[in-house]
Amino acid sequence: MAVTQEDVARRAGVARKTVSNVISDYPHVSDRIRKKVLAAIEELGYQPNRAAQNLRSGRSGMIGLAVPELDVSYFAELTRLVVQATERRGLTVLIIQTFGDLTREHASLNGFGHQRLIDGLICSPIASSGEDILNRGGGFPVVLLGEQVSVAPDHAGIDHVGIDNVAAARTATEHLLSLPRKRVAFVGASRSTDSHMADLRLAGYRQALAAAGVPLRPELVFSVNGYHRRDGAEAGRRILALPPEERPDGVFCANDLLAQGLMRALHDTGYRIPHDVAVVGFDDIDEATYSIPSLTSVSPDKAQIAETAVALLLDRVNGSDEADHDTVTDFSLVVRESTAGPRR
Amino acid sequence: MAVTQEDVARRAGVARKTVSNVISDYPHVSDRIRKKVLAAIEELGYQPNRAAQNLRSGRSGMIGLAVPELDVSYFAELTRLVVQATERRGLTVLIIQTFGDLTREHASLNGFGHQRLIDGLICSPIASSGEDILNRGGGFPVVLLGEQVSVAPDHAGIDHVGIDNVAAARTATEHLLSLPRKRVAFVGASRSTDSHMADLRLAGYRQALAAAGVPLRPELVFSVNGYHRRDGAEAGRRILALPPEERPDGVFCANDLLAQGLMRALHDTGYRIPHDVAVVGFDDIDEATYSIPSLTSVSPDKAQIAETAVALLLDRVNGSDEADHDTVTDFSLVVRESTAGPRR
DNA sequence: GCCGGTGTTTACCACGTGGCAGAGAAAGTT
DNA sequence: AACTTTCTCTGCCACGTGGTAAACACCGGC
Repeated sequence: MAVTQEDVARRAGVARKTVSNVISDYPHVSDRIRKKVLAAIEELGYQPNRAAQNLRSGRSGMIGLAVPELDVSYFAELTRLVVQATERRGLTVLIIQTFGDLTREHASLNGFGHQRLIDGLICSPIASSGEDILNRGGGFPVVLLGEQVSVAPDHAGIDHVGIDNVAAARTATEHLLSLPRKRVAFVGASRSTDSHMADLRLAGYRQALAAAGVPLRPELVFSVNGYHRRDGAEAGRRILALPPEERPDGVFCANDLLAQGLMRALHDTGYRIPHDVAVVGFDDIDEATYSIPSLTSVSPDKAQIAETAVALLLDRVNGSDEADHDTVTDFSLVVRESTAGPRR
Repeated sequence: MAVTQEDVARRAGVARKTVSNVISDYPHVSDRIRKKVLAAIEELGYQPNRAAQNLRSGRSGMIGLAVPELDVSYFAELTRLVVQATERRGLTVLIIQTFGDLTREHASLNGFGHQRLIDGLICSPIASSGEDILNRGGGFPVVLLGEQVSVAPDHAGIDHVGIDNVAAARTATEHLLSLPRKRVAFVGASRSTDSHMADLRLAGYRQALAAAGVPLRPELVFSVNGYHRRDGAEAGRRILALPPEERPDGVFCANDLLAQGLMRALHDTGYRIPHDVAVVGFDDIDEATYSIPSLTSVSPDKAQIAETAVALLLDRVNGSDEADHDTVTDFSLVVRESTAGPRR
């Protein structure tokens, strides 16, 4: 069934190893032999056995990409970019969804209980702590995406790529305050698992309030169970349960999906956006451009994140760079309809 | 560095093969030895080498899932379900994005130029023809998702899972006609690549018109370059370029993203949905529930599709089922705001 | 005490490939 | 002409595992 180098060698009338040499572009092979071997490969339709290559070489040619969920558009968009950056370098990406589950994150950090499945991992951690990541057992390099996880001072061989979440959240909140809006809420504090991402964005929100001399009102910080549209809608309903005079006139959401769900819930009760409530999201997913109203959002440079992460990881995989990198990527605030103009 | 069965065996004072037996739950192993071996595994942190297992067993434990693009929400949602269904059976999914590119689809059908990378493939083809799929060289079973690709009569060892696209499109169009709407357009005919999916949905649209005795107006069939929001928005602008009396009062879009882009473009010019134009989408992605207005959509039973596809594929991988299956899964029409009520 | 049976452990081999170094031939040097 | 160097090609080995079957130990029965 399967054609091996042995079969090709027989067909071409050479040694099996010569076939291997042709394939791996070993320089000292005569043109005559090379042609014969290539012809035999063509005729027989030989394809290398990845498992054997992998076993022999110790490389799988795959890197892992662990993201929480692909149906969170931000990660889908980022995944696409990471895959493209990796393929450009001739490798394959094994995409793993962790669903924010600690067990699954550990599994990915430990190589899924298998050696040599992946040569390296790009991981966007949710539940894992710094220690979890340091204690990884996979034996392969790791690049962390997104929020900076506090690991040991020397990072211990782990790279990081992501934007400055605190600064970005501060920028978003300052934008709401400048419209001006008086009662600016934060939606997306973490309720169940402790999400470092949420902590950082909440910190930026607080910094902006403090800088503007606005007292933090705990009743305007809304926790969520997750970061999907339904969780945003649920937060919206909690906002509407407040007495009218206590409701916010501006909301900064920890991600765009929350914002979309929130806008939908507010819309159901006749609230106008941005007229009654201005909304800012985070991630700048494609939907933010096209939703009604379109959504003002913090836009991380996803292409830069993907490209940097892949480059750093492969440098480590190839052993060409041992230093620890902590790359801070760019972001911008894209202003759209959801924050256009002052209140009333 | 890497701990092998050999190391475990030395530690436990047994033969290497005994370690292998313990791991593969060979029944005739004494408790005393089993405990010793398991203890040694624990102490040394042994992890099986996947490449070696793969090489020896001829199984990779991975199946491929080839979808056009993960940032098309329908595929992201479907991917999640396929991954969950596969993991429940103890296997891993290698997710591949083909971007509707023929070369990439061929690569996936042929196992990416490598043997034994995947044990089977679930493929959602866009560009591939029936022959392309029949001439696959991967040597592993394939399950096709989505539109029925016309392959040879006996299917030649290929399963298919998907809804009846024609019937679903007819249902959607009939819904628009029943509101009633007089000028019902179709958005999503394929412009560049020939998309079988688009052909089928267009066919359903035509059937519904014919059944209602409504003549097909070619100027109400809009082609697109792709199936993203931007393509829907572009179609919307072409609709707005028509003289007002020629514009449709109902639009059936080939997928939800087109519908979202279309609604956005119409909204920009002050069109009210469903007041002026009723819109129906296809896929029932999460966004359809939360958008403003929420979107009436054909809802394929994605969980059923994923579950069936994985079950069929693994039956073939395990050799337990050789018959060709063509499973037609359920769909429903979920009516929401975008088609609520008659015109004007 | 020998024997078949059952339970437990082990030795050997093969999966397909790449690294290494050696064999043989051709070319260049003294 | 003999010797070195360079170029081609080849054979051997190991990667870590699971399948097959042989070896060994123990047990009960005649």
